[in-house]
Amino acid sequence: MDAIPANASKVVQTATARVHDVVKQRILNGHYQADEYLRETSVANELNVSRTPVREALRELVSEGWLEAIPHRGSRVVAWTAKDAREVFELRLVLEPLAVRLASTQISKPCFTYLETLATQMESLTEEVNTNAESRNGIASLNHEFHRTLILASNNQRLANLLENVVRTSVIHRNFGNYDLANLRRSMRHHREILEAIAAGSPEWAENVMRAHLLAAQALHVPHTNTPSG
Amino acid sequence: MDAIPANASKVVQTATARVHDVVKQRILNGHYQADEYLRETSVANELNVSRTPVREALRELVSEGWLEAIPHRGSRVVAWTAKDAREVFELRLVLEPLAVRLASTQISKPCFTYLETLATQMESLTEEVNTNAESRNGIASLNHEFHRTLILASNNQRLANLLENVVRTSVIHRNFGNYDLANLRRSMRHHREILEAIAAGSPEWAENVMRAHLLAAQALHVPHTNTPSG
DNA sequence: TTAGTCTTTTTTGTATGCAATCTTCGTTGT
DNA sequence: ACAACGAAGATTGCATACAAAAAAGACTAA
Repeated sequence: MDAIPANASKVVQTATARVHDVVKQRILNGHYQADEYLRETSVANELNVSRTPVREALRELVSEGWLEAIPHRGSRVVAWTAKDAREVFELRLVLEPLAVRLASTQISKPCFTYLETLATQMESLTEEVNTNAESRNGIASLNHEFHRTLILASNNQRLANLLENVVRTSVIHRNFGNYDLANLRRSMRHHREILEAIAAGSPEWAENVMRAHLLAAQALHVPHTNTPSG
Repeated sequence: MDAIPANASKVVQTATARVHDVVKQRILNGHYQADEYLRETSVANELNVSRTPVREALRELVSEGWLEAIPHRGSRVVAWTAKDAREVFELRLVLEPLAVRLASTQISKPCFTYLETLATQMESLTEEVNTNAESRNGIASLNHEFHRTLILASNNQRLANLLENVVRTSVIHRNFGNYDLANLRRSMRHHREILEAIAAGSPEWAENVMRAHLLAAQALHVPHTNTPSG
């Protein structure tokens, strides 16, 4: 709940931090594309700073996995392959259930209430999905907030950091575009069931619903039709 | 197996890379202690470079979790608390079994043979533990290599990176000092059993032995005597 | 035409100087 | 005595200049 950014008191951020945020945003929204080299002087000119803070920001983004650096050649946006998607999913499938299990035993009352609010809002938007064009975007951002809140409630800062980096890198390619109403409703039902499991004091239940939740989502992105017949 | 460092071809590394390695080493061996501030000019003078490469190296180490940076105040070595130990262990307990499970299905023959060699060498050293003073150190480094090799065989680069960072930060405080011969033998038996499970084509078996392996190690560091009686 | 080599240009890597900020410590007023 | 204030010193943040390396292009020779 009370997730206070480390530098909340200080409104002024350093130039390096600004460059870091702007470049990350531009990678996310596609302004910088895969395999594109980021020239230090170009970025510096665009943002009206010198090369020094740009270099420092790029180095951070390399450590976080957004860029890859080749000595004496520069930094470029990492390309997203099928192998990357697989790797991230394998990790999410163990890390996020872990987060839910841990959160189950130590979540605070207000945090739980907040999750219920998010779930309710998402359920409302789900029923509007055929009439409201913006519905899917709303669900996507509420969904992200739901998962993020749950992860923070795990009381494991490293786990939260890992998931933040891992999931954010993949979020570029993820939305609710290929969810029909039935799939959306199941997804919402999962959220609600996770909360029920937590309320019932069963970490294992919560953990397994989360796994089902992720696997159901995966199945939509990688269809593997296997309709039993006969 | 064929784990080639990214810059193996280039013998010359940049000053930044050198500073990075040296400072990391000094954190590991205790030359820089917990909560100690690293002054950019001091480090620069000690290593005969200017502040620029030092700043860049420190920023990388911050991203990797070795240091923490406070704007306009500097970077200091992160202190290791009981909570940190708990967080890392929670992560290891899901990540390393995952690595073994993945490795089980796709490990190469030479890689498997290499693991058997390592296991054999460790078993030999184990029986010398009461006569050879250097035995424990040898086991520790072979053990690290065993786990590292297994993780790389998972064919999930992100997972390998995560574990490298997560485990390395905790390795400062870990050795085989409090293992008696019985515990050492069980640990060796675990290694061997993991290989047997892989050879038998059972990822679940391998995965669960790894979990037992980690939990047994944990029990030694956090004794929780609960001898059943009556 | 093409492979190879030298030159030019571009880009990254490092050093240094100065500005901004924080810390320390002495001073003053109550 | 002690809190508030302020100046001096220390330290990080940023800009700029130059060096080193790599890439691109031009020229030559086969």
